[in-house]
Amino acid sequence: MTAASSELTIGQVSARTGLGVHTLRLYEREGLLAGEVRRDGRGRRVYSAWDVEWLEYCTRFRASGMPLVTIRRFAELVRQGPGNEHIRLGLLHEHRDLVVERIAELTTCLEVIGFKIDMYEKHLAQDGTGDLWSPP
Amino acid sequence: MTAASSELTIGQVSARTGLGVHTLRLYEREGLLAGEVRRDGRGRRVYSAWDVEWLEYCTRFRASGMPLVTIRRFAELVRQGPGNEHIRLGLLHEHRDLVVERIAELTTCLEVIGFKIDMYEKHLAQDGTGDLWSPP
DNA sequence: CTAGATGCTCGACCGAGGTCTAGGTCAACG
DNA sequence: CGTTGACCTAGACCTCGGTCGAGCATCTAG
Repeated sequence: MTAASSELTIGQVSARTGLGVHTLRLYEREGLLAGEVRRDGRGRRVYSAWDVEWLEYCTRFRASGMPLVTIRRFAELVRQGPGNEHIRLGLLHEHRDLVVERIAELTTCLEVIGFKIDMYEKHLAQDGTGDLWSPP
Repeated sequence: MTAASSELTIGQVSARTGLGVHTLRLYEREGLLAGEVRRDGRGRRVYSAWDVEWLEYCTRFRASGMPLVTIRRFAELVRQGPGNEHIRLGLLHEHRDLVVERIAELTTCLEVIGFKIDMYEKHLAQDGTGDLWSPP
């Protein structure tokens, strides 16, 4: 058992983030990582707890539909260090707006689907004729 | 001006659904259309109002993340005619559950993003040191 | 008659985001 | 000592859902 903290291999990070080593390397190649990933004597990646935290935010960004290229822009800003916080904030705001919009869209879809479900349920309940889909 | 109803060309359907003629042909090839698309004397597709309604549902399904292959399964059931309504209903239920789940996921992401936004806003407000991202 | 829309088929191409393979290095275990 | 397992790189490959282009037919307007 190695020191369970702060000096992680790619495998450990994969286990913690659920991201898969291939994906982690891809993310690094694509510039999504805000901190430089160090290497040990043998050229192996060494991740810090900070990297893992960052990656956890990344997965949230991904899960909410942020494309890799946007995460990269964000990562670049963070890498540049203090002074551009208002830009980062703007980026986050933009993304939040998109997510809100997306939720609204899904909610609308949900209503439409629910409407159709109701139709089918009524149809099946009274085993009669409803205004449901049938090939014309 | 042709009869503005029920006998539509692919261009008109494209305009009504916002789907693009290439996409409409793709959908047909992929078996997403529940009604057979007829052809006129010259081999041109003829869509009915029913087809358009179906396509409108399809765009809702797509917008809520249903993959083409699932829409195809649904379309096949509809094409088979009455008798399988419970299967269709099951399919709709399943999809609705997925959408609900997706909304929940997005909502969680929204909270995380909001949390980070708060951090940046506080940081920028007091122009001091916050617990925000900076390369370690 | 000719040009411009609009339609057709078939097949290539694209971007996003992974995912996998081949071939190699290294350290530890039995 | 050999093998196992984790890691490395470079690059191929895959799915999904479109999107586009070439080459052709047909209708309509000027």
